[in-house]
Amino acid sequence: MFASSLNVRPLFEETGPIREQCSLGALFDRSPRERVTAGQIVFFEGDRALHVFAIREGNLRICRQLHDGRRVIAGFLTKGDIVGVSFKNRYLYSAEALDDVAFQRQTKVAFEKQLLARPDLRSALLSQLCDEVAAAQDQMVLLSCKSAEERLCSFLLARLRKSTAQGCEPNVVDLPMTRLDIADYLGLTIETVSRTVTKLAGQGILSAGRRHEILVLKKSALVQRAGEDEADVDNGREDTLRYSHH
Amino acid sequence: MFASSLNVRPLFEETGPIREQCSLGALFDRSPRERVTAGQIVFFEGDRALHVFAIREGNLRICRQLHDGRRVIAGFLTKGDIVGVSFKNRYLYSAEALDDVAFQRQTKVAFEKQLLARPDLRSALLSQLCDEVAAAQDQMVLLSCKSAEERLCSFLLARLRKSTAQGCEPNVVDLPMTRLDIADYLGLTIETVSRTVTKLAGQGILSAGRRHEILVLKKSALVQRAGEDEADVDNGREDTLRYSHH
DNA sequence: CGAGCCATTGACGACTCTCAAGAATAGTGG
DNA sequence: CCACTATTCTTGAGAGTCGTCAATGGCTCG
Repeated sequence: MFASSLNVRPLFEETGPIREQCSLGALFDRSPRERVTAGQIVFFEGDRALHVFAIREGNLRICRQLHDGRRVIAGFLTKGDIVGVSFKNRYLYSAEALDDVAFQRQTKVAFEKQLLARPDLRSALLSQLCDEVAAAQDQMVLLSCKSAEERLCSFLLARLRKSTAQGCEPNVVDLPMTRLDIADYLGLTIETVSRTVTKLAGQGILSAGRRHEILVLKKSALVQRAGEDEADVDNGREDTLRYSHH
Repeated sequence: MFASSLNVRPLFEETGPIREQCSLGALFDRSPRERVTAGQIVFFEGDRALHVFAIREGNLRICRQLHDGRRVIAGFLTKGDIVGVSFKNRYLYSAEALDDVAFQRQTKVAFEKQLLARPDLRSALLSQLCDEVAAAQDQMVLLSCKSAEERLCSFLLARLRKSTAQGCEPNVVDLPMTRLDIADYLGLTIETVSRTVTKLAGQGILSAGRRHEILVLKKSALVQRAGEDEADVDNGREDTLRYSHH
């Protein structure tokens, strides 16, 4: 009934533990490559969580369903991400291919055994789990109190950071998912997503070229409309309730 | 800029690793008890994450702020919870007392050292982090696609489970937080929360007695309106893809 | 008893959803 | 290679839920 998964972020995104993430991925090197095509499902929400997966190519969506059919996309995965890590019995969500996907898998037991042997990897894992919590909470903020425009801008910025981090041309946002996927990720409808894109395009902030690509023309305007602390600055807040220890 | 915290659930809530949770709490037994009163803040979002805290009495809210003042409550803590676990430098959110709170603290380094010495505790920690991710994702589902009524019913049910698990009288929901806290937690306004409570009371589903207490009269109706898989039973979910509709 | 906070209730309006039709794209088969 | 279909996306009109603003009522505490 409960399962929890780990979504390792792209290697260069954080200032954090880059090496460890590489190591985690390396654990899968001996497994055979498997492939699925768009629409196929790697594992289902509720399935027994027997394997851990390392994505090598392509993109997936991570989704949960309410019994009445409503769908929530909890995130998107891509090359380098690891998914399925869990200390519960069942997967929390389904992982579905957005396009042609290649991945490697390991049984959970084997994965955990390797982890036991290498304490450095355990730290990497913990660190990644923390990142996952951080991402989930950012998403909660977005869903809790942002307008449609703010949500879309935040989403595009996050995507943009991802793309540029992976060395793609700057200002080009790759969107392997459909508008419906974006809508379900942002807690909006497909129509609202579409309208908002159109509106931003009309204001010269972006240009919607091909279906799965958006060109960002004014990043600063996007940042402004995202309503985030996009600065990511250390605003040196004072510690409170400080007390002296050793 | 990044920090991640751990929120250990009440001891009996899950079928999961009860023993480990006890052990984690036991790590704090030698620390002195500290106390804060309603409104005081244990640590701020953005503070350097130097300590880990074990709550011993009272209730706290966990919140994040957008620069323009909008607030999101990521969760509530109570007796037995542990907060502040992080493998990043800074706390992701503030922890503020809702009432009189007693807690114990440890430096993060000391906490991690103890963890190193006892591998069983590391598993407990991982398991708890997974729970945290699970909770965050449930909240994402709630915020993504539930109506005001569904949100409130889900919230009350979760609270009800918590109360009864702790051995309080069944059907009585304890609400140590204000309406504003509830609103910020559910992504609603205080007025909507109030109206929804009134509506449900008018339908005989609950009765709002004292300010910080709600009496549940028809739990089944609440479950129905929560729009969840409240069953919590392994209801042999189908492994099929359902169509989604907003 | 009054001040201040918190909660409730009402009227109104805005943002987004729903429903529906039409355009663009991709995929299929002749 | 081109028509034909299916899917996805865009655009429009109308409706509903929830947010905003404002006033009232009820607790708590000094």
